[in-house]
Amino acid sequence: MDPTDKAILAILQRDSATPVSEIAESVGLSATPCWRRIKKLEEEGVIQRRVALADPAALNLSLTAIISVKTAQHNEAWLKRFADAVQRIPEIVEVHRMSGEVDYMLKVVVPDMAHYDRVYKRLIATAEFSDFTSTFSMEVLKQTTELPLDYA
Amino acid sequence: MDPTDKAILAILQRDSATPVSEIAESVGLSATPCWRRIKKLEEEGVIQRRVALADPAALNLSLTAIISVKTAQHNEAWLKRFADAVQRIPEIVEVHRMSGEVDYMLKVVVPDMAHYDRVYKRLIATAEFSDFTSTFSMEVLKQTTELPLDYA
DNA sequence: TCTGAAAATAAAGGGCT
DNA sequence: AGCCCTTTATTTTCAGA
Repeated sequence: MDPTDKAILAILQRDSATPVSEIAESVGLSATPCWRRIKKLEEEGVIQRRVALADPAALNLSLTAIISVKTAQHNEAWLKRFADAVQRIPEIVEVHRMSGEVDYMLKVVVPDMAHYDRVYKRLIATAEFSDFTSTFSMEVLKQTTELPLDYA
Repeated sequence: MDPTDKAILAILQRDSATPVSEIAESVGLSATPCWRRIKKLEEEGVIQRRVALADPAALNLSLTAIISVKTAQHNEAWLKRFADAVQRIPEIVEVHRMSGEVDYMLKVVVPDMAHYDRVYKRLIATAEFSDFTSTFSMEVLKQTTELPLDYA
């Protein structure tokens, strides 16, 4: 990717409220071409969206759980039920189908253990698991939406 | 939290580029009080920041690894080395200190296995681990920065 | 593709209910 | 708290090099 585009993207990944004029100055352009590059990045989908990041603690979401599960049945119907369920449960913020021992990993944010248990019950009510293990985050050392631009 | 503030936050979590006038209309306010509520949410830190989310695929970051590690030494010096290292490595996007069996879990985004291996080598060069296991995401079923507002 | 300026739109603030 | 109205800033478009 063009180095100027990368520089623009780096700024927007940190703070998408930065005025175009300020970004332009940073990357050594005037506002118009800088603005056009940003538009292009959005059209191409390199920039997917602009969002506000909320503070989990302020929203009473102090407990983060990482769940590893194995499915009881490897078939289409099970997957559909599972995929639909995780979409519908807002406390589930991330789900991956994994290689190796476990089939899926989930990240869940909730106020406390009692609420975690409710999400757990909701999950096992929807789809059958042959294994279900969870661990909890005691402390967040790093958490960022900034992706490395070195390979683009 | 005030229901109107929640409604505003819900919109901004989805799309922080939404004009204040439009948000105001959605929540049944005029622009000024809506704008003031947004400012307040920012000042209070409920809204931490506004960012642009980039497409990992477009940045050549197709491989996501979840790493579980155990530390060889439970002491201050080890932790400092480890914490510093993960901050410096941009491919590491998330790090938690965990309860239970493993000590830390990391999320890493890279172009491919070769690059994953470079991050691995960089990590083990910095701090000693008694255990280091990684699994890889085959497919992302859900991934969102939107936090549930039901508990706030 | 850039610059520079103009036009359109949105954000920020003042004064009042 | 909220609304209306004004000012300021920012975004977006346009003419020209």
